[in-house]
Amino acid sequence: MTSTSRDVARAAGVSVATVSRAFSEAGAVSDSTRRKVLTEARRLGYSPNPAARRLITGRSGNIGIIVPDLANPFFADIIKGVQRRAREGRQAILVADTDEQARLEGDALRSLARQVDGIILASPRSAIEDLPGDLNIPIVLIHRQAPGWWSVTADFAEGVRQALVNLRALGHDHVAYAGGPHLSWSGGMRTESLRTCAAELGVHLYELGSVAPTIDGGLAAADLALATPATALIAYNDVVALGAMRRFGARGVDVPGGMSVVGCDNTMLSQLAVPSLTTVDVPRFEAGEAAVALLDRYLADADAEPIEQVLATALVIRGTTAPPRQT
Amino acid sequence: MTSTSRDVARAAGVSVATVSRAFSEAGAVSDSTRRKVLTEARRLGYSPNPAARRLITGRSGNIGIIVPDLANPFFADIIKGVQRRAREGRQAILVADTDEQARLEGDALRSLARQVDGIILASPRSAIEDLPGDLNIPIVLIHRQAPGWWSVTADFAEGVRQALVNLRALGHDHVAYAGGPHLSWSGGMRTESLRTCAAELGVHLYELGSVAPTIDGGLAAADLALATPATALIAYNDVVALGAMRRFGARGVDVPGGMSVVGCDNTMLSQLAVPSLTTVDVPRFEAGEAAVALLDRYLADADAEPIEQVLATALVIRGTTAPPRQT
DNA sequence: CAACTCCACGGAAACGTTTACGTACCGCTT
DNA sequence: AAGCGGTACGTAAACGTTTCCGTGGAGTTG
Repeated sequence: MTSTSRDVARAAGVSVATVSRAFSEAGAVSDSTRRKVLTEARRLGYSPNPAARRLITGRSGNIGIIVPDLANPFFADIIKGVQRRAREGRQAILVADTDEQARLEGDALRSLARQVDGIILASPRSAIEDLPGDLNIPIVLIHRQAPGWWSVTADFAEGVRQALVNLRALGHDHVAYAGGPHLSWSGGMRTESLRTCAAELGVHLYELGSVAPTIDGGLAAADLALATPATALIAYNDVVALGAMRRFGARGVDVPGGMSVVGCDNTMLSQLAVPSLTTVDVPRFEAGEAAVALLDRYLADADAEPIEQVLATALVIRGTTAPPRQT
Repeated sequence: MTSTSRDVARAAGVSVATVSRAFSEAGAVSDSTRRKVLTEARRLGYSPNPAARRLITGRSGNIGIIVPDLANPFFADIIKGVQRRAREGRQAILVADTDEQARLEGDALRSLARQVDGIILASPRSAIEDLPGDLNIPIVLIHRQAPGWWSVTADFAEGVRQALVNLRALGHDHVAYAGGPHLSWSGGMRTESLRTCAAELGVHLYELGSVAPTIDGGLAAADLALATPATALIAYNDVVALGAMRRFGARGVDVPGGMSVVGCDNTMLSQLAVPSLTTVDVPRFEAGEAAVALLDRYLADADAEPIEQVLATALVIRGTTAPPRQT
C-alpha cells in the first residue's frame, strides 16, 4: 500500500542506506543524489515509517502532557503554548486529562511513558512521591517544584502579595481567601504568601479553607466569605472568583461596592465577567513554551542539573476592586 | 536499560513467542505458563515495546484529534469526550490545534497520519476538497457532513428553529443573526434553518454577516444588531453572545429588557453570564465519544458504508430572553 | 493398538528503518 | 608513481515484537 525506503532506493538507483541518509539531514550524501532521492520519494508518496525509525533510534519525536482538566481555560492555554513550541520542533503531542483525580496521574504517566520522549506534568494533584518512580523518562513539572525535578512555575507569592497590598491601599483590612485543591503546590504558595503579607500589613486574613476549583466551589466560597467580616475576597482562580461573583449577586451583595473580588490566572474569563475581574496574571502560553524548551535541554543532556524556571506574575486591576463601602 | 521479551522468556523458561502470546489476550497459552510469564514480567518491569509492536502489526493504538482552538471550551469538551472513550480502549490521543487557520489543517492531518490509526477532525475550517486526499487513513468528521465521509454532527437546524419559535412566541418579530466563520458547515446549517423558519413564522430576519467566533466578534455583532430594528439577537455561539451582552451593557441596552440574546453551544460560559444565557444546547462530550465509537467501527471494517450520526439539540431557556419592551 | 485431532509451545521470518563498517574512487602530496 | 586522506555510497546487522508453520505429546475414536 504505502511505499518503503526500498521502493525509493530502487526507483532512484541507490541503496536504502542512501535514502535514509538523504532524509536525515546530517548524512553524507552528494547534493545531486539527495535531490534525486527526494524527488523519487515525493513521486511515490514516501515518508519514513515512524515506528521503524523509532524502534532503532529509541526516539519517537513525541512529547506528552498531562493536565488536571482540559476544560479549564488555564490548562487549555498551557497546552496551546506547548503545542506551538512543539510544532516548530516537528513534535506531536499526546495529551492526557486526569479529570482532577490524583489517582489517574500515575496511570497517565505510565501509559504515556513508553510512547513519548518526555512528559510535561502540569499542576499535579498527587504528592510527588506517589508518582511512579520507575518509568525512567524525562519529566518537566509545571506549577510544582520538588527537589531533583525540572520545573517551570510562576511567582504566585509575588502575585498575591501585590493583590493584598493593593486591597490594603484601597482600605480593606479584613480579607478572605478561598483556597484550592489540598495538594496544589501553587495553592500552597499563595496561602503562605498571603499569611506573611497579611501579618506584615496588619490585615486580618480569613482563610475559608479549600473549595473545588469550579463555579460551584465559587458559590460556596461566597457564602463562607459573607459569614466573616471580610470586605474583599481573594479566590484561588478566576473560575472560583466568577462563581463567587454570581453568588454575591444572587444574595444582593454589590461587587465591588459591597465586596471586592480578586481572581487568579487572568484567563479570558476574567475579561468576560461583568464587571471585569481584577486578577493576578499568570503566564500560561509562556509556561507551556518554557516547559518544552526545558524538556529539550533535558533530552539533550539527561545528566544535567535540574533547572527550576520561575515566570513573573503581576496584578491586573479591573472592575471588581474598589474601596470598601463606608459604614 | 529496559527489559525485553527475550529477558522475560529466559526468566520464565519459555520462548519469546510464548511471552508475546501471554500478553496478547487471544493467544493459546495455558493458564499456568501465562501466570508464570506475567509474574516474571512484572518482576523485571517489562512491558511490550510499542514501536516494535506497531512495526509488525501496523496498529499504533493511538488516535488523533484536530481542533480549531483548544482554548474554546466547546472543543475542550469534545476532546474530553474523546479522551474518556479512548481511555477505555487503552488508546492514547494526539491533539493538534490549528489556531483557527484552515491552512494548518492539512499540515496537521499529514503529520498525524503516520502516527495514529485514525483521525477525528472537528469543525474543519477548510473546504473538504482542500484537505489532502492521499493520506489513506480513516477520518471521522465532527460538525461537518460530506458525501462519502464518516461524521457525527448535531441537529443545529432544529436547535435554532426552537430558538426562533420561542422568540416569536415571546413576541419578537424582528430578529438579528450573527453568523460565524464562512466555511463552518454548522454555521451554514444555522443560517439556512433560520431563513426558512423566519419565512414560515413571518419573522423579519436581519443577517449581520459573519463575525469572528470570539468576544471581539460579539462586540461587533452587538453594534450591528443595534443598527437594525431587531429586538432579539441570535449569536453563532456562546462566546459571541457574551461579547454582545458586554457591548449591549456598555451601550446602555438592558438584556433582556431592551434586547433578548440567544447563544449556541451551552458551554459553561452560558451559566457564568449575568444574567445567565439562553442558548441552544449542543452535545459535546457525546460528540467526542460518538466520534471514537465511529472510528472504531471504521477501523474494524474499512469498507463499510460511511455512517453519518446526528445528535439532538435543544433550546435551553435562561435569563437573557424575555418579551420585547412595549413601545 | 493404530490413526487421528487438538492443544501448547518453539523456531524463524518479517516489519522498515538506522548505522557501523567496508570499499572504491578521486585528488593531492612527495 | 606510490602513498594517503577524504568523500560518497553499499552491505548487513540490529532494534523488539508478532505470527506463520512445524512438532511433540496427550487425548479421542474405530
